Amino acid sequence: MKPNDFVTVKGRLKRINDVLTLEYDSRIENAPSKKISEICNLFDIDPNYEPVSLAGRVITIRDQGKAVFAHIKDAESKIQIYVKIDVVGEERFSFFKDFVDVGDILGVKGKLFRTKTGELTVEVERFEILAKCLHELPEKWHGVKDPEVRYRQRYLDLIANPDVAKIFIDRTRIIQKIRDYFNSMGFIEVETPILHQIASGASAKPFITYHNALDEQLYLRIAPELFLKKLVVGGFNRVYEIGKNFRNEGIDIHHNPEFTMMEFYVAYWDYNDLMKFSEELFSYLAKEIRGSYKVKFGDYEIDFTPPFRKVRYFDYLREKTGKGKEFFLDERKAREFARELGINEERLTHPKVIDKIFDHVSEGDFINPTFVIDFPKILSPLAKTHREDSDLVERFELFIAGFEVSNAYTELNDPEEQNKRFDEQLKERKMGDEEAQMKDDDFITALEYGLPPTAGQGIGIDRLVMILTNSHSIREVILFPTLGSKK
RNA sequence: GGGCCGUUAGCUCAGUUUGGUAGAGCAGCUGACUCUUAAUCAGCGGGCCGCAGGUUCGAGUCCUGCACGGCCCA
Repeated sequence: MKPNDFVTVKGRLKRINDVLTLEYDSRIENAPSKKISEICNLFDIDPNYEPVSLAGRVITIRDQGKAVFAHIKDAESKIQIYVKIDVVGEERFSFFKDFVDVGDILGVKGKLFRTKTGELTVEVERFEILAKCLHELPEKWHGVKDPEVRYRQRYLDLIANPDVAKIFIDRTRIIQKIRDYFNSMGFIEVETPILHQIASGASAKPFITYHNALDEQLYLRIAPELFLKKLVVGGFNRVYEIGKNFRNEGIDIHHNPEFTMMEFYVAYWDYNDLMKFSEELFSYLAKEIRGSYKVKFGDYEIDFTPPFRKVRYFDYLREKTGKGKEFFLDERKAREFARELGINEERLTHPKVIDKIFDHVSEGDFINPTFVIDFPKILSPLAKTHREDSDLVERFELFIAGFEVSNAYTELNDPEEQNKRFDEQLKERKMGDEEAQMKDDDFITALEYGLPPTAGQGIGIDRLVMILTNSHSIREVILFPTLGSKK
């Protein structure tokens, strides 16, 4: 708290201590039973609706002398209140003028009416200060814009910027609809460990932590994948999890160190089934949340009308570079080509070089939902070999608005081959790739018991919410994004 | 990791080019006003100019470093 804040705080506190003690401790006698938006709707149905009790934060006060107008708000809506001296009485009226500040949580009881300009208003009969605001609120017209304040004190952002509150309400709606969708299809929602002995299931650097009683180093999970596939082995043929993953990497508009991932697995499906399913799911969500298959995102209009565009990984590279699969699978040629593109490939492994080249040439493409399919096997240690080409796997990534939103494949369920793929990852690791996957023998054992043919998919929930709420940074859809500590 | 930009009143921002007493609007405080709604009118207060050094008679302004944040690149 800065010195000047303290003057305000002290001033308001003193007044409370001198006069307001009882009021501050009191409970509202008629607790608000409805949200402000619900009360507005009630009046439309029945203009003679009986006296209402409601509560909210005071955001404006317009003093008229012997009457005061104010607005109070909750997360979604606001309503005007009208406090008149000849309704509440002289004593309470002067109490209101003396002690109710912008920012306070106020409980009111009264009748609904419309002003001459038609605004729905509560004519206040009784009011109580339910909580005191000791600070001045951000400015009513511009709100709070400083991104640091908005993220560190998100409550101020939510109070001052209604559009922001809307994004987070939409986020909840999106996740709710996803759950409903999967539950109605017979999926089981599960929770698997976040503390992992082995960080696997994705190519990423883990956070390391320590368990004292076990005397053992643990990792925060980078993906729930291996645990979920163990559950399919156990007979949970349709299973999903929504939860946080943690990756010890940089922060930018598409990355937060902790982020929300959904993963789901379906026995007896392959990646073609997942593509069809994804088209249905994503177009459904666009329609439910934005009311149309066509969704505005910045300058783009993203068209979710199925079917989505499909591009094969190496076909796309050939189209963009004139070079084919054999060229890129030749490490020396791939590296040389990467250098020509200005990519610093020295510290990258061969698979990463190919990946970088793909990112480089696809920059700005894939605005409408696009499946990039049939990835190189060396980039995909957990995916099943492609049925027509042993250099590839049956995998797709779904790009929307130019960035990856989802990743999926037909699962590798051959324990022997999985074991080999892990060994190849270990080699990459030894060559300095900290993101190469760790070998998980328990997972191999699970595969030895028999994983049915299965397809699995991950959806980056934060990124999906970005697109469906027209938000252009992941921090705009995470309530408290990761920030450095304020010294 | 690299480059660029930002950090001034509770909030939103001027002021930095060209060094010379710190500015506005909103918010706050005092007063007036019984249909206002960015209410209006009259008056008043409010600043470690991100932090630490340096140059200078003198630094919000110029230089160096650091912190936090934003954008772009890797």
